[in-house]
Amino acid sequence: MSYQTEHKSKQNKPSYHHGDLRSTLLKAANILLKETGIEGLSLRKLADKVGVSRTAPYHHFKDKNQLLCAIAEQGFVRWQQDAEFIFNQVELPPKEKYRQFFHGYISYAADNPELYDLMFGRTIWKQNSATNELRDVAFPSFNHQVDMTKKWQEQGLMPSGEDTLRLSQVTWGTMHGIARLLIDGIYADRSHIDEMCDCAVNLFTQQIVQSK
Amino acid sequence: MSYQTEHKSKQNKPSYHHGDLRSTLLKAANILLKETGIEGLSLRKLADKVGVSRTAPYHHFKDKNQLLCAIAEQGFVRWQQDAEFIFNQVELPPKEKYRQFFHGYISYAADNPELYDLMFGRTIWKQNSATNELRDVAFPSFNHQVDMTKKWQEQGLMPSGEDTLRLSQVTWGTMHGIARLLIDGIYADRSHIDEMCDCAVNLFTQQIVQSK
DNA sequence: AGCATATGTTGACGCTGTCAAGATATCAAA
DNA sequence: TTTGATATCTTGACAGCGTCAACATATGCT
Repeated sequence: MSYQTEHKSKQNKPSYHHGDLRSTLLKAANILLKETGIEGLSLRKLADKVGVSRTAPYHHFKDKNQLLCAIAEQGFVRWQQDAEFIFNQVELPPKEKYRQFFHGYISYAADNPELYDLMFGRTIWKQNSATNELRDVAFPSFNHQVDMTKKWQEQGLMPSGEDTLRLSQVTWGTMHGIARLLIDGIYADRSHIDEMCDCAVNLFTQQIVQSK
Repeated sequence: MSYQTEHKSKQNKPSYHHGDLRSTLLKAANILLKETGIEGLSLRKLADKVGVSRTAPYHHFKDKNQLLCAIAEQGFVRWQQDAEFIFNQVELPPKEKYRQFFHGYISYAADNPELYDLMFGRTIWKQNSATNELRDVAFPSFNHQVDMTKKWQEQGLMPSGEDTLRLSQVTWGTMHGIARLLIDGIYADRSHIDEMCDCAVNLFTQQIVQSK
């Protein structure tokens, strides 16, 4: 089974031009990414799956890097949606909300390991090769988390003595670290991960003191 | 300037056999790794630097993977030495010792980013391709950290309510996460990193309550 | 209708890891 | 000392990769 559309024109005749190659490539790339990982994702295999020649993708992505950035971009958008869904659960007590956020982050990474590697891995960031489009999605995502941390401090959930930015960085760093240990195959066991998350949440949050 | 030894025999005549190729390769690989990163380290370039043919390394390492594992192995040994030096500073109060351990871990990663990537990155672990020799060095390194965590709990430095193993995993996860954010180029600024470390140490440690 | 532009194709280049086959040195046993 | 096994090193070859140049074809505007 192949991902290739037969890209026919409206009259159902096979057409020289694909018509929707860019989004078709992105879709196929996501599948190929899941199947074979970042290392296994090659432009040539991708073009083959889609049914175009090796160099056709170059008319839609300047680079392999630009393709990767576009995939990562989608990853950030989807995670942002997940996160906002959690943040918007009004009825939840703060600690439980933070707990869900923490577990949600790790779950997103665990469910999309290769995508997570693309979003936060050295492939893109180490070489400073992130496109502007990607930066415009990635940075606000972290800023949002800083805002939430500030709120949690004000609510007394997190220690107000620590600098908000540093605290955000550390809590994010912890989530990132656990996520990486998981997706890089250093901790295979998912149940351990859940307990680790709970342990971390305990360490970062404190009992909320009720003023009488 | 090249790394190639002229590998002459004792009589100083150039010899067909190198005589010490394995360790020469490892030494050159470490340099090449620092210079060009994991992505830039190719067996062919390596052989070229050392002055042998492309396939000569295959008589000393079955695989590129086996070479990478051997490099990572050395990395673990060196880190283990650093860590034990910190642990053995008898006069230090517990919190300061933990602080030094935390900063030491991050410094090691920052000073040897490509080596750290090899030691804890997906290149080796994700594919389950670690050699037995590597495992025999890597696993005790973490176990040692668990022992130290247990001690810190008993000393009242860290919360004794948490399971020791989970606590070790979370604190390690945090260090690993911060290290990765640093070496993957997501946080470029080293000074931020230092403040993040202090913040994390504060979160993980508590005032030691003196019994009177 | 004609021309610019977008999109797709084939050919080629240098890089990579790795296998096979042959050359040469070393070392142990006869 | 000679012989034969074994370790080590060499060249040749292959497939896969990203990407550039040159060419082909379709689309869309004037």
